[in-house]
Amino acid sequence: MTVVSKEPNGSPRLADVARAAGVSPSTASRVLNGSVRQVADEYRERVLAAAEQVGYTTNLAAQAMARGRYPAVALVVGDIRDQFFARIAFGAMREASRRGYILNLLSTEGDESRERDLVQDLRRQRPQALVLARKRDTTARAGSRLMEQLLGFQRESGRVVIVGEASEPVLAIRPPDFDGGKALAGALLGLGYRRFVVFLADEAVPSERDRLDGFRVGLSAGGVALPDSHVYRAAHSVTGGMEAATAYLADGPNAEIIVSTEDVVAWGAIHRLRESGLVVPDDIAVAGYGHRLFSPFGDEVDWLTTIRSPLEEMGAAAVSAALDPPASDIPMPSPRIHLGGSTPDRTRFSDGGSGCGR
Amino acid sequence: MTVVSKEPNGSPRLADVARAAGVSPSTASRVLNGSVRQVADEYRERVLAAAEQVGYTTNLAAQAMARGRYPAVALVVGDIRDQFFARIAFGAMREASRRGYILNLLSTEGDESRERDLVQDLRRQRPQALVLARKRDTTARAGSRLMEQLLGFQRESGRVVIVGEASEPVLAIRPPDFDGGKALAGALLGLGYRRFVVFLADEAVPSERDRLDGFRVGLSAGGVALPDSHVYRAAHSVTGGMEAATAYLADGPNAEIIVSTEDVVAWGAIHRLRESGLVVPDDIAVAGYGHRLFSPFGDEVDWLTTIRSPLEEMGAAAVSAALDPPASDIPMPSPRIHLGGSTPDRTRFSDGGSGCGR
DNA sequence: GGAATATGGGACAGCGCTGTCCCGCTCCGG
DNA sequence: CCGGAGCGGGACAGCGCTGTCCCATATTCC
Repeated sequence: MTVVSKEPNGSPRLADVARAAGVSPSTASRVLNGSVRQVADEYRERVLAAAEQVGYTTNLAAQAMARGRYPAVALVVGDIRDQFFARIAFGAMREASRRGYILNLLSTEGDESRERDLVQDLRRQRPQALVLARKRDTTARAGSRLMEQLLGFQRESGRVVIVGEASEPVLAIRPPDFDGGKALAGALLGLGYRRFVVFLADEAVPSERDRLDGFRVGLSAGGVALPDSHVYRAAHSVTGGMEAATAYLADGPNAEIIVSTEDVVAWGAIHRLRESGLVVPDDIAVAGYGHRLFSPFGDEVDWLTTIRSPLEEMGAAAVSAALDPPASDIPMPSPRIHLGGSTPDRTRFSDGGSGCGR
Repeated sequence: MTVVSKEPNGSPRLADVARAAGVSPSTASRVLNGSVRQVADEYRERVLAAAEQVGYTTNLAAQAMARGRYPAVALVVGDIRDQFFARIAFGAMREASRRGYILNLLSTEGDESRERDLVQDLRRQRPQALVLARKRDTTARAGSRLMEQLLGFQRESGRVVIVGEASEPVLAIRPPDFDGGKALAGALLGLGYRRFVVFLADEAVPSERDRLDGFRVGLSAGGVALPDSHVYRAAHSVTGGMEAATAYLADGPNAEIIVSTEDVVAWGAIHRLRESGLVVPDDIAVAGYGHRLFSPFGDEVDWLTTIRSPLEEMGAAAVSAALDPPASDIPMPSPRIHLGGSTPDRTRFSDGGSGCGR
């Protein structure tokens, strides 16, 4: 076994492979890193064997410089610990990797005004595309400097796609929350519910309002109205759900079902209702929205009726759209309804909490 | 405004800045990208102004090649949607960014045998360090090829650190689960509890066993024994908690408190207990472990007594250790105990579910 | 059978940047 | 007033790779 020379940092170079295989670097490059050009089988095998033997891996930075592009897409999210962003990141990562791209993930760590700095930092890597995921439009906070950065990036490097709310003149992918709300209304009407109360989490977030709006439209399609007095504002947390439930109970319960725009809020509400002696879902049913309260392992929230937003799909779609500009609108899968024991069918003879607990 | 020439992909180059400033590329480089050398103020300002004017951003790939190193650290996690990994990634990202490094995140998407391929892919980027986060030792599944990759990386590029279980001969950072279990036992003994039942989630995961072992040790330090018959196996899910609670109830309740090695399991247990008519925590108290059931927003799990593993800190520590080899052991913050309404103080006159619901 | 064409290996410049080397200028001490 | 040291700008090679160009050989066609 011959001693091969190395990159300064230690990795064998293409030239080492070429020497070991007795071919030119050009040929080695064509075999190992792809090219239009053909290479005779004999040479090809020699190169592959040599590469294996010296343990060659392409130096991506060098390749990027020679080729003039770096096969990466950048993703800026809020807080990666938040399921909303995690699911988007998951889908984006999967799609990027499917296409042979690297996914560079950056987190604003909740401070949305950092978006601008992160984008500036990211540009140094010359990614092919840039995806920003947000829960609300941050233009006001991040200011016009962010816009400059985004436009600069689009001019020089690649496409920018925003998942969520954007006032910037870039492609935006919005979650189908209106549709989800509407679908949920239809499903619940189908189960026989007629008297609704809504717990609206975090009114400032457009998605939440969309869910409510869609829900209202879905209800009125079934001839049911939802007066404002039946909408309770809640903080976006378990505690928020508990508090809203307390307020609701104080008003004197008269609804058949509480529909929350967030699963966590629904969970808090259930908690509080049970504390007050009500049997959920027999005395009052509950539905949520999001299907992202728990970790992604299987059946955990089966019991709670909820809507699963296609967040992974949105992340993947954003990467796709950023890499090859869609000719027309981006088709987005509809939110999926999950019916669980928390909303028993009122059109049948109910056996109580069916599907609950086993 | 003069037309500046551009990189093929469009970004202005250092040479463009130099020309605009009327200096040499060397000088521009020294000003913009750092160097030991001094630059006279007049030149410095001219360069900075020119850079601003043409909108220069360093081409990281080119810089990496010239400098011989790429300022990145790679992180391989299981499923980023899992809070366990998300919190580690969060800490790692923050630490990397604090040090001016890029964090390249890859996910095995649950298929741990992919670790090997991912590591191979990552090596092409020539990161300075490599961090693998796992819940269990995957050597058996990923095989010796992974080990080869890791050792190859350590030989050629940088250090490898594993967060979690590792049989590879690399630095490993283990979560302080034993300590956490022990601390929890101490705290609960202090609150006056004496009759315990444990719900052990996912027995195959070493962390879970550590929690149990630590808990046992903590109990026996207080003179309390935990017979095996008081340990219920549970699937790691809400449903798993419900099922374990069902089994426990069938055995005839006699414990003062159920301690679960996972928050989700605790939550499922609470659910089931309440369904069966028991009042939690008056009839029976519940404690969990993990403090990572919900999203990271504030107070959401305040009610549930639990242990918060320092996962962010572990991620950060892994990056630190990977970048500058620690002289000695890595100090790891202790798990933090959070006491909530689910475990009222039995040594005082209790007012029932204090702290619960408001 | 000879010319035109196809095939595929190799030489080489250059991607954008930095570290080293060189050199001219200024400043200072003897 | 001269020599030496210090300061700081600029030239230049080269990081590892690829795309283009060149050319030798094989193949095809009239």
